[in-house]
Amino acid sequence: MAGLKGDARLPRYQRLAETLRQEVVGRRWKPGDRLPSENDIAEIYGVAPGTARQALAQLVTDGLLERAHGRGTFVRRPSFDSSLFRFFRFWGPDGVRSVPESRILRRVVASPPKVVARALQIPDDSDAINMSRLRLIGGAPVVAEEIWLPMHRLGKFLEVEEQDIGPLLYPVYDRVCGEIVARAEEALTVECVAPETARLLRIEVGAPVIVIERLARGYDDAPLEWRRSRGAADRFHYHTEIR
Amino acid sequence: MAGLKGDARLPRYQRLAETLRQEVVGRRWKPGDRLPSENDIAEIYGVAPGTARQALAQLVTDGLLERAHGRGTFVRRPSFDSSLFRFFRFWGPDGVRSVPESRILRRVVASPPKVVARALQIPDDSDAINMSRLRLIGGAPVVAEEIWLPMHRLGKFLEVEEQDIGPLLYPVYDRVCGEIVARAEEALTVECVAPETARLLRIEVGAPVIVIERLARGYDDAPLEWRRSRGAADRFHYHTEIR
DNA sequence: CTCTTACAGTTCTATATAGAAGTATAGTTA
DNA sequence: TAACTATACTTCTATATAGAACTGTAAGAG
Repeated sequence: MAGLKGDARLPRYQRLAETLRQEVVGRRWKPGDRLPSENDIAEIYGVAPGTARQALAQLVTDGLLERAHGRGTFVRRPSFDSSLFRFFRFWGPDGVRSVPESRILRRVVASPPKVVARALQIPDDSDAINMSRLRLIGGAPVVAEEIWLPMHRLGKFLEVEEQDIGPLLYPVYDRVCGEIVARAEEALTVECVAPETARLLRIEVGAPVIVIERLARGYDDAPLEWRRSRGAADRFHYHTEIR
Repeated sequence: MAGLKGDARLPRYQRLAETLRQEVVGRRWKPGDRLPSENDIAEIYGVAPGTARQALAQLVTDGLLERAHGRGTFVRRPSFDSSLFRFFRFWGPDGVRSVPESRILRRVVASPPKVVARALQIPDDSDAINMSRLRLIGGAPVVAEEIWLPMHRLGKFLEVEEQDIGPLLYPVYDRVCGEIVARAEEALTVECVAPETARLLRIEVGAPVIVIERLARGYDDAPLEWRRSRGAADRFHYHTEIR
């Protein structure tokens, strides 16, 4: 029987949930893996089946796990890389939604600005990977991106050949560096576009653009990527429900 | 013992949740009211306590109810009227967050545009209440609003004296018309501001503005209010977390 | 009057158990 | 081979029960 982590004054189902979360953080269970059955978990950790169930339910609402009736409980595969769709109307020449292609304009090692270093929780004067990308649909530029990665966790990303980098970066981080992006925070603002970006996006200087600053984190909450994306405001739309 | 609503093939806890929801929709239980205890509910509706508990938990995650350890279960009092704060940085002259004041510019009965009629689910040529408002902080205009209300549910709103209308409209709808706004959908876009609105907001013509279109609904999902708010984009900020 | 204590009522935690319902696989039958 | 059947395994639903933890109120002590 395995032990439960966390403060012993907390409810058992919370301690069990925390224990299971650590298994995922520690990569003993990886995205897509199936966990033991709820009865097995109950026995392994020495709790009642109902308690195990309660812990699993919490991890499902937290977005860490997925359950399927009759099939099992699985570590959820995070897949929000193309979350640009939540903010922009993109359609290809054929009118179909498609992931924008990617053209890498620059990939170097440099010292990040203070805000970025702060966000990535690295010293102000330390090095980081800096990348500039253009996202296109049917050859037309739609979003310009500036990306910063911390060396100590994603340093190997430099060794990847450019043709091996697809439009989605997070699978590359996983494959090459073993780092999984589990969640992210995004902040939206509006700017009047600077000349340099205007040229990239082929819009008029001073036209409004949406700026999305995203900080991506791993299962352990450590910052993995800082990203700033800019896209023409006239393609912006966002829909939400409140209660 | 009361009966459970809904399809008999559905799980009991779902049917119980639906039954309880109807009690709220039918205004038998109003916001702030305390429900019977979970044991009482179990007995009243003829289910096991655990099943009642499961139904209540669902309604809590749906945002309909609130539970407090040792105190009871309550109908949640929806209060998102000043959700403008989710999108704009507002601060008073004193630097403190405050609900913007309201100046009503117009309140008439008119025939709404097609989009609005569609959203409110009323015939294209029918009448509705139309209102134009300016929201200010410390006397400075920050948001311009255009509002449409369906006559058949909020007609009495016309009879309210203007000085009795505060900056928050939803409490007035409740007090005067007995209609409670339970949830809303919001859509955000960006525009270059038209001359008329620019003058109201005291910004340059053509400056970018955020446009928020909100459709507010009651517990029964019926549309209660359509609202379009415009505010200067340089005060816009939005923060969200994804996983 | 003020503070403490006891108590009733509530939600929350935890256990134990049984069967329904869905899924995948191995085996059987046509 | 193709379709069906049996079976084992999974999650899901439902019940029953006991006590912990928390809240508000009433009774009692000083």
